[in-house]
Amino acid sequence: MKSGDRPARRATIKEVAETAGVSRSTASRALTGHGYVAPQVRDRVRDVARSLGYVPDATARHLRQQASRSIGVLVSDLSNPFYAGLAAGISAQARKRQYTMMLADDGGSPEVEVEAAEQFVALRVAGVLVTPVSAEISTYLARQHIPVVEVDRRFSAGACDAVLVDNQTAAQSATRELLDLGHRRIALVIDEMHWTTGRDRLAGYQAAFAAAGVPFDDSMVVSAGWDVDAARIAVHKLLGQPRPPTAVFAANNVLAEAVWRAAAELNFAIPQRLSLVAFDDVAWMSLVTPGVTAIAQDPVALGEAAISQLVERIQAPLSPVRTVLLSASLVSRGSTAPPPRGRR
Amino acid sequence: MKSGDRPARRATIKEVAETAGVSRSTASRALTGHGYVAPQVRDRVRDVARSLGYVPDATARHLRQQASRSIGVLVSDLSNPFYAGLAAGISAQARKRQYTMMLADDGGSPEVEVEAAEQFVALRVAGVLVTPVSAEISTYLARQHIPVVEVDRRFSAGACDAVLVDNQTAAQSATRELLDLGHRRIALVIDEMHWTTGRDRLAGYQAAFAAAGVPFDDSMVVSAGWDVDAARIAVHKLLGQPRPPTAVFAANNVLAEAVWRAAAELNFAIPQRLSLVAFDDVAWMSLVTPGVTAIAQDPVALGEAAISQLVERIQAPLSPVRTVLLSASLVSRGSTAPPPRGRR
DNA sequence: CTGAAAGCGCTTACAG
DNA sequence: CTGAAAGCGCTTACAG
Repeated sequence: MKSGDRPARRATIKEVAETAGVSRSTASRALTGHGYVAPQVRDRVRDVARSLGYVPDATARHLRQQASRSIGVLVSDLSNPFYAGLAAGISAQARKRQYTMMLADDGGSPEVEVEAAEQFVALRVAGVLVTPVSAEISTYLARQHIPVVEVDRRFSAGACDAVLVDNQTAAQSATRELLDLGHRRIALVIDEMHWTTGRDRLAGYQAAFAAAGVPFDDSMVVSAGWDVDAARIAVHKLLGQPRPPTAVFAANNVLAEAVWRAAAELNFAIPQRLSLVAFDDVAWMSLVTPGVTAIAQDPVALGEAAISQLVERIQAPLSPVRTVLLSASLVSRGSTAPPPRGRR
Repeated sequence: MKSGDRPARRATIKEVAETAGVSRSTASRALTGHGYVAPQVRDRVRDVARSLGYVPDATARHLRQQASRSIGVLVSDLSNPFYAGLAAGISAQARKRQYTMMLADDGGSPEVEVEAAEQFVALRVAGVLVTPVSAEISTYLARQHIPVVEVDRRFSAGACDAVLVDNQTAAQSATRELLDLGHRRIALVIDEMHWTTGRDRLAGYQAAFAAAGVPFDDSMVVSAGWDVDAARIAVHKLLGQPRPPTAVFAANNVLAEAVWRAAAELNFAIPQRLSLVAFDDVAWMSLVTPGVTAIAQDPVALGEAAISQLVERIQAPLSPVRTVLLSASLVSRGSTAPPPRGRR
């Protein structure tokens, strides 16, 4: 070994102890700060550790302590700014609380989701945050005694903690905005209606009609799936009808993009010929002209609340199950207007 | 314990072995598939494991084997679609290769970056992927004998692997596009010029002027930092000059957003009064009108190449250092036009 | 083909 | 105040 070379293997506490002339027990106490060590010994051990570039093996520590400082995070699509923002919020808060984040993107697949959860179990994470795409995930993790918090969507109501957005209230206020402008043919473009997000947004939409005493038309609800291009085609069909809607409520940012593109392609000027409100405010909505009126969810705050709930759960496994509901507010821009004359 | 309840603690290989009536050694061999086990014994052990919901502790396994199956990933800003796409690509490829991803967002801070790297070392990851914000990170990891690949930016040329975009060539072609249209007062709005990304994009911009035999004007290069709002103010100043540029080359997606907003605020119609080309194509650029002509980097492919390089490095620690250069192509949309008459 | 033993790198009661 | 010993959950030469 040339001088200046580092040893090929990483220093262990054994080497630190030997170099400092103490036992591993003492070295451990000096390094962790738990238990008694003579001050001079402590300093000596720490100096040696520093000079050897010693970094304690967290996995060995966790194995011994039977407790880990990492959490698993499972989202549906990192390329979607909503999930990316969520991950950003979680990451920042995890760091503040000294947790490490294991992240997996399941691409919306239940199979991949379960696979990733198994990896998290194998790595003995302290807890898991998941935007679930199936009910299995939470029951599986619960059976493995891993604390889990469902985020954004809820599959196992009452069985585990959840941090959600108040989808129904927000959707109702967005729909009311359009009703108040005089729209009657208001389409809801939505991905699906079985998950809590879809179900509650639909419920809010319907509640707004009921509250306004306006009957509503089933054919105005179109289930457009998850793919932008497939959704664009569905919107083409919707706008191509003999009596197309005068307004559209797009239930998420991907669907809003599909509506935006389809409207441009079919020359439906927004807002003159078509009003648009989106659920989930993302960057492009304030860059286009007119800006898109949207419900802002604050994914970063959602992520922070989720971590906070998970940490509480880790610390108090038996405390009552909790659901946290975050409100979302409507950001008005220029994409809505009264319906064109004679078209309401 | 009520019947149907699971034991509070998770099953270990010891319990699997005892229940199956074999030794831990045999149980291990049966479960991992390494070493000889009688077929019937193997099946029995596996059945028991399944029925106990046994999930081997990966941390204990790695401790014993002195090898891990997780990689650390360190990016600058998950809320930026470029880094989010990068993380998405890495995540997908990591899964395919049976690696788990530990992700940290350093928010562009060198201190946080080093902190996160220390956590990765403590968790004994098999390797690290980083979009570096300082030179320390790679040398630190190298000293700890952790394979590292610098992604997107390079700080330690030649000292560790890197997977980069050919910034200079792409920037040159973008600038040439504007020169060919007849622009002479072409501003470069850039974050900084010390990192490889900034330096190479500047070099490409200058090379285009040189190749066209057009002298270029230092005052057209504005260093606008990382913040959208600060950048917007810088662009306000740029466009407010007596002889403002007729075209802007924005060196990343955040700066392009700043230019877009500033142009709207100052009524610089794009492309009639101001042409715009962006480095880094993100979603909003194809949604606005006119669409923004941009250099498409494909962050997902970048992430995939990075993982692939890291895995090779893990498998062959001593093979020669490699730099992978990905090309990026210009996507023409509607944001460029010849300069206004008499304004070139 | 199987099992006893050692050991990965830690921490922590416990004895002195 | 310190150190020897045990043990977290695994895997793997090695002896039989």
